[in-house]
Amino acid sequence: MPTPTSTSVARLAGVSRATVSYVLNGLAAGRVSDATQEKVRVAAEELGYVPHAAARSLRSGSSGLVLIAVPADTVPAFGPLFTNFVAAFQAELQAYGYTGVLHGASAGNTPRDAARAWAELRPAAVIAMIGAPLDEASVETLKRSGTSAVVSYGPPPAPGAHGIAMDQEEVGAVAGAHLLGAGHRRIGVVVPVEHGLAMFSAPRLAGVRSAAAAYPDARVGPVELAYAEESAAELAAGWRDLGLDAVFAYNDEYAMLLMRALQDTGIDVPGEVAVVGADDLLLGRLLRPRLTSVRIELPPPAEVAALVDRLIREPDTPPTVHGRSTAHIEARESSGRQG
Amino acid sequence: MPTPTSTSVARLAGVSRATVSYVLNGLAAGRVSDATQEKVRVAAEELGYVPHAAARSLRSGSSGLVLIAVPADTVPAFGPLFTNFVAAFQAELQAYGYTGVLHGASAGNTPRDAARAWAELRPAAVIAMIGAPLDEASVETLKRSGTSAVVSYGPPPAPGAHGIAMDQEEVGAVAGAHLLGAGHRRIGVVVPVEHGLAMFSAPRLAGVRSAAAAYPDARVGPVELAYAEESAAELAAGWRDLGLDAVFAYNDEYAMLLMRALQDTGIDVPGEVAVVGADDLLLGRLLRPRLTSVRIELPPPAEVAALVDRLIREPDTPPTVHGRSTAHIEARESSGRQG
DNA sequence: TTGAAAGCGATACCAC
DNA sequence: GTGGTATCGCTTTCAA
Repeated sequence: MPTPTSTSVARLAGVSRATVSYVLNGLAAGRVSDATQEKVRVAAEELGYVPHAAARSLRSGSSGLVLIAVPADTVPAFGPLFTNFVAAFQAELQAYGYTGVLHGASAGNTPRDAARAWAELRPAAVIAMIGAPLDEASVETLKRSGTSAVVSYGPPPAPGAHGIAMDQEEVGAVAGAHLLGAGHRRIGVVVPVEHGLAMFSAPRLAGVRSAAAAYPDARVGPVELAYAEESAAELAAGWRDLGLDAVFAYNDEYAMLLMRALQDTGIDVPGEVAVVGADDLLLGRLLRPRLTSVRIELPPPAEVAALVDRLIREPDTPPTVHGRSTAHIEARESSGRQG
Repeated sequence: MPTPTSTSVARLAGVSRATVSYVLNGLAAGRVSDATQEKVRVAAEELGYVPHAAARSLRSGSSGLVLIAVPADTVPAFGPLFTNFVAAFQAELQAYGYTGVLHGASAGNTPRDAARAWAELRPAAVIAMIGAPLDEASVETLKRSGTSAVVSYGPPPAPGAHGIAMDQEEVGAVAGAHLLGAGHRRIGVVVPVEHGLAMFSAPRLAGVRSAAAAYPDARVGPVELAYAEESAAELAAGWRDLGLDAVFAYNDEYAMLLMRALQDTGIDVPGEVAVVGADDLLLGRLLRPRLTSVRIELPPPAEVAALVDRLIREPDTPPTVHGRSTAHIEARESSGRQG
């Protein structure tokens, strides 16, 4: 049995395709009699007719697709913050009548290839999540192929794209300010060796450095760590040689890993070294000492969806940065508030 | 400047649209002269031409789209196991020439609506991840609209769909067997109150029950818990009244939460109560006592992608269950192996 | 070696 | 109230 089309519905209902289109799109008021409308609906139902999105978008000139572009290989490292955002964002988009779809740009691909793949789908908008490959040429490709809104979620927006700042530097700055304010001067910043996280870790390190600029006697340096117990144990074993009195551990997971390894080596937290994570995970509060963490507040999905909708309808809005995330310290025991 | 089409490329190159199509699709060998080919390529490049996927799929009859359907509201609760799978799976699909795309079925939608939304895209295949709404009618809708392969990733496959078993019951059974084998007879099973997790938690509870069937003196009952410290504290406060000597805590995160609350209440783990989680997260090993966990082995992404490819090319393969996950206990200190 | 043209499915203007 | 038909962008057969 072939796939039902508007033609088969028309045939079964004994009307023309035009009539079918009017009825099924709710444009039949005053054009088509109630009886005919009913016939059409019954026929569509009976055949299990579902309109063909490709055909419609070909005709109408736009697809209603909003592509949420993510770098496939780093998604797992994003954690609940990211996943929650995406879930809510998709729901919001649907409310606006768009179809939100997650598209992973696979590792090996150049920004150029990725942009081409996205452009082929003629999306109304592309939201490049942080880490997704998006350069000036990509933006140009997308725009030329009719994408109304290109939004980069995370700094810095490529030339021509709108931006929603997710200020990783501020995360580092907040952590740094907290530690420096508590009197720490030799600060290590954990830099995960895991692929794809450099986009986050580099600005976070820079943020700590900028906070330290105000303290002439402060030293800030990177500390490599892999997300595995052995790596943490190794790092902890040589810890005292590093001469650090505080560490900003990239995020809560790395912080927990490191803190445990330090404790197992007999290094007191926070006595000998203060530890700060980021993301404010629930699990971090379960450790003893409780983990101090930088809580990151993202622009809410609803706001981003509204922005996207606006940009789609006003495609000529000049590219700017539209919102920004904020970061706050949640001071707990691991950074000195002795518990 | 309008979006470039194959017509504009043809015009610029001074050839026909047919020639453009041949050249750009690599079907020009022996049909089009090298000089002409070059002209076409240059023209396409200059205009920044990107083919229109909708038009192509309309003409060719199929879209190369593989829809990975997820229940938007529960994704956050899935954790790295799920996210890793999806990332790798998408990469695999791309290698086969498909475009893998994640589509969240928003909370309020009926299975019927969701299926319609998917069917409009005319995907070559739909992979319904566990928790995605997929019933017999949905499968029928998809099939009628030309989807070759409908695969349900998680039990039970809806009638008409292929299945890849992710046996949640076995997870419970393995946990149960471990605890029973260690002599525990009054076993609590944590059931998250969070929406959307019932799909997992119910069969896990059933699995523990079935393991307990072999022990006439064993008692198994559900214990409700929300993913928040207050909920855990509340549960811990009334814990002794429950008279349990072991608990299977749904997954590692809930296990960690509960274990901490129990310890804070002065209840010894594993002395007074044994705790078992699931998913074998790295973080679970950081607690003291180390968390015993059920490690779940999913069918590898490459295998699933190969299956999908086969089903797309042989659409008439009768629906069956194609692979299954396995579960193994990772016994650590929290369930009695005193550390 | 190249081009004309049919047709994929849906929409919406214009005529009846 | 209803239907004919041009059109969106692309592929592919057939003819030149």
